[in-house]
Amino acid sequence: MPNKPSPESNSRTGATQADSTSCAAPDTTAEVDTRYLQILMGYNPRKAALNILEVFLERLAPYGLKPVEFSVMSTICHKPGVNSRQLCNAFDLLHPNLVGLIQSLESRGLIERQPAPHDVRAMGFHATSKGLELMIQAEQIATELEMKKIAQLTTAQRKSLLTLLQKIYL
Amino acid sequence: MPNKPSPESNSRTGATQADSTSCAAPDTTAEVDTRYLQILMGYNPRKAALNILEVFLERLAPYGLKPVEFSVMSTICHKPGVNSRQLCNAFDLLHPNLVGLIQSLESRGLIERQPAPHDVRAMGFHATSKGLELMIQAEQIATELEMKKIAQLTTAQRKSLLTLLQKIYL
DNA sequence: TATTGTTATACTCTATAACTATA
DNA sequence: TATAGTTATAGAGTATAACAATA
Repeated sequence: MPNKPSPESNSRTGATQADSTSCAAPDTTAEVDTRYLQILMGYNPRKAALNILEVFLERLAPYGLKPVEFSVMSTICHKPGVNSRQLCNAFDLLHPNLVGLIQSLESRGLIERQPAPHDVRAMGFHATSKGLELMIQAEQIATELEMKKIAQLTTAQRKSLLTLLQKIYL
Repeated sequence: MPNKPSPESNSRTGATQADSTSCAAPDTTAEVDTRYLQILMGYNPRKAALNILEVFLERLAPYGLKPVEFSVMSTICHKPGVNSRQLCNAFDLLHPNLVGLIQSLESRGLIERQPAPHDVRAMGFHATSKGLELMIQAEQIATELEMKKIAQLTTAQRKSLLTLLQKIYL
């Protein structure tokens, strides 16, 4: 439950007059205490994701791969022939927004589109050799930086974290 | 050059090469196996955050509060007199983007701006009684839905999850 | 000179409607 | 009728530059 930042505040939801006890001149340079928000599960995964994606973005910028592009490219490499609907389902994308992404990857020579054997409408995506080479490096970078990021965690803690997170959204 | 992205191309990153072994007619209706991405820490917090924020958004829509607005309102309630710089630091917002948010909350009668006692430039934000009443309900809703979301976790697991997440981004 | 708040603006991301061609 | 892909477009969210008033 949302609770109070200060010991003597009132009983309900923590929407209270806090911090007005000590000083006549409040320290406006101080960081805000957001502890009462840190108990919220939604707040923490978001902060963790933002923190990691920030590093991800700058480390993979030389490869011209944004996070979603990385995920899509990785999937195409690991599952040749995958189509757009599958990619949209896997990564919570909308079809119209995937189009430009695919066209971009194709124009960069990283993937090719081949009509599916059993359905002329569907196009299967395949990585080119250039795309594969890029992803081999990119996946290594991604793994390294995540390793570094979670270096403070033991193997057991890391496994535990993943298990707990997946319990929430699976 | 039209390449079969070869199964043996990637040995790293836990890339489990599945699926390309069995069928001549690939099942295009099947969900894509993204297990190889699930070892990445950045992927999981993002999915968890998206999943929780989705429910958050629809449950708090009747109160007209988006996730960031909720966080800002909550902070203003818990720390009366907080200024814009503190809010920006706390929630990774940029000043120009906070302006419209604050103006919106003010025009809805949820907060008031009062000049800070020791600095005429700075404006301290204070919740109105209407704003406080709204947040008492909103925080309760938020807590309930998060409780429901993590009901599968024991208290110990929940505490563990938060500790591990905060180790990553703190 | 540095800081607080603000406007204007642009760019990215996400969302909806509608069209085509195939099944 | 339903599905795969596409286009156009609108709306959030996020980013930088520049300015005024004050410290």
